[in-house]
Amino acid sequence: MKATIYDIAKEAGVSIATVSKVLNGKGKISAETSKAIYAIMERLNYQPSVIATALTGKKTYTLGLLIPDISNPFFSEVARAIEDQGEHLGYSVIMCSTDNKDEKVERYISLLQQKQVDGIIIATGIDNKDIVEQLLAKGIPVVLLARDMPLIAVNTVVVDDYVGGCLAASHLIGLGHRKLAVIGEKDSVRSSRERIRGFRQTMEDHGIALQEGFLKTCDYKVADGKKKALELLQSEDSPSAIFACNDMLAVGALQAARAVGKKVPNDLSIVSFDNTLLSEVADPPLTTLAQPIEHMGKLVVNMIVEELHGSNKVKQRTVLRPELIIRGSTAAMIRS
Amino acid sequence: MKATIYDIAKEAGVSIATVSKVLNGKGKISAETSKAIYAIMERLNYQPSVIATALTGKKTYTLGLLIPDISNPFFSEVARAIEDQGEHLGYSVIMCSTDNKDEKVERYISLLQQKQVDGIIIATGIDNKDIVEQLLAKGIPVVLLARDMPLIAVNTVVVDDYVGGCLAASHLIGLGHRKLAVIGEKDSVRSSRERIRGFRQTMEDHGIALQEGFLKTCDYKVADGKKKALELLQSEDSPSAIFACNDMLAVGALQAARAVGKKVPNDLSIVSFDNTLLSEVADPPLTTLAQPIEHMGKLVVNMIVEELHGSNKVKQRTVLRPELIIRGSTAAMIRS
DNA sequence: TTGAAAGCGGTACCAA
DNA sequence: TTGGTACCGCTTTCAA
Repeated sequence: MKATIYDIAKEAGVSIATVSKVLNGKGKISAETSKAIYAIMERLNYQPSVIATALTGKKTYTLGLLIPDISNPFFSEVARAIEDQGEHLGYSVIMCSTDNKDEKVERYISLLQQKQVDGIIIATGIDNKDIVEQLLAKGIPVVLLARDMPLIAVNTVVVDDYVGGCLAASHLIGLGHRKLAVIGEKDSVRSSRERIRGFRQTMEDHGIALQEGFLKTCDYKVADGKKKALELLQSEDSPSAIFACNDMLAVGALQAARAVGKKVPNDLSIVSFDNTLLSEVADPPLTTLAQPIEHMGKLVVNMIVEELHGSNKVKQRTVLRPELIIRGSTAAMIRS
Repeated sequence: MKATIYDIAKEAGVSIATVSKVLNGKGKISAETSKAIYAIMERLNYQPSVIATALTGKKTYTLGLLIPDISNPFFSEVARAIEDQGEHLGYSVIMCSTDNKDEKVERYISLLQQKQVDGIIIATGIDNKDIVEQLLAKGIPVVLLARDMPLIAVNTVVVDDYVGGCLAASHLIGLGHRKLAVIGEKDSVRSSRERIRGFRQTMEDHGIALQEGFLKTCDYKVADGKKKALELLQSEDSPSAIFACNDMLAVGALQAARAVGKKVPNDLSIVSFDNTLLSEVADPPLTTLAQPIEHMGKLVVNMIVEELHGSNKVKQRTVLRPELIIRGSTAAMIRS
């Protein structure tokens, strides 16, 4: 059987209260007692039960992480960053892949509450804002990551999607491209929407209009991107550059280009977003807007832990700047 | 404040014992009482505390998952499969990326025990077998996934790495290749070792010897694979085909081929292992030995849950057969 | 400096 | 069919 605080107390000839105190470094305990107790804990390989501790109203040192899909490279990289910082600060993380379904979100949130997680990191799309508000109302620390609900008073870490879109457009326009197309996620995904907005705005600032039919939206997977890119590339009047709103879509576009015999970047430039493993692995490697994934993970965990500690009462919204990483998928427009 | 069993009892004018019974469907409770209590639980939005329940010796409905790195596509896909089946059966999973370091493994395991997880799935390399044995000795359900420690009585799910290696070799030899090289993980990684053993054995069965210097081992990342592949391809006497022991290494090999101007599959065939997202995304898409990831996840969760229920006392070791998926990275040897 | 005892939110045994 | 109550392992007053 595992040793309990009672075993330690009995062995040391003291009360459990005393043991509890040395365990938490509280109250006044004589050096000898303390030392003796430590020795016994060591010898019995005592490990306090997080469960019992949590029941007395303390923390569980567990965080919930809601993401659309842990097998999506962007989110698995985010998860890793969060796990690392969590581990650093003593927290475990429970992963919850929601497939962006509100129904799964609700199930998971309810589960996390029953397990008394100390906080919840939400990096998944949520249609129903009530869900977040209810959490907040219950006083459960929540941080939004890569999702934005500006109207709600909740700590948030996002990358500046709008600026990312602008940078993508500038880059392509600077290379001489004028016929630009966009493949994004469906309109309900705010990050994608913002990227597109930035992209379009920058185009207009340069006096270029986003052509009718050159804006495609779909789900986030490779196959979706490929399908939409094919539509773009097979029309008689096809774009010379595509901005894909994430790496998976971009890879799909790459495949589409190959399928119709267009060479990237010579016949077609592609700019992507995320800078996951995929963008390095693709051929050619993707020019992409890098999200500072590691930093995001660190920040988001710090935020939630600070909120737990009760320090840092004011809600904040941190916006990180994406950085354009130029690789092989973009090239100057060849004048014909 | 969250409603507790006491609130429900008071509201219903019964004892907490009664409420507990209807909650667990135990004992004899009159239909009316039961109905009334359900109604009140509903109204008060009552959610039993997993923490409190766990403290009374019941389960936490939480599983620990030890993997080398959640951001590695193979493991993130495995994690997703495990999470899904876990959710299906009512279990959450805590992710633990170990980087294959025993020290991190031990820290995480100790943490998981303090949190009283119901079971631990180990899919990470462990040098020290004692770690697993200690767990077993404490009666904590453990299942090994994609790792093998045949001498220890522990439930295990593995893919038949040896056969995978054989299939890879057969495929290449069938295509007419004779100068075969291998890039694997370092020798301490059993799965890689077995794949290589199978590959080599099949070569020998065909009267081909694995040439000196044509076996390279390294870490598991893309850059490692690229480096080793470059060494192979830059020697004056270079192989016509490479068997890379996982998708990341294969992608590295692909990059190396490109770097030295060899076309895959015409100048060089590459067979990979895993069939993660990467193998579809690579250009050309990789011929690879598919691990039945989803099935593995399902199986491993079922096994551990069965062990929890006390059913299925006998330890079993399930070996899954990998399947050769032929894509674009392999082609018949061109006679010169 | 130490200890007794009342919780925390449930479960389960034994009575009623 | 219901209820009283002793736990589960730990924290935290309040006294001693």
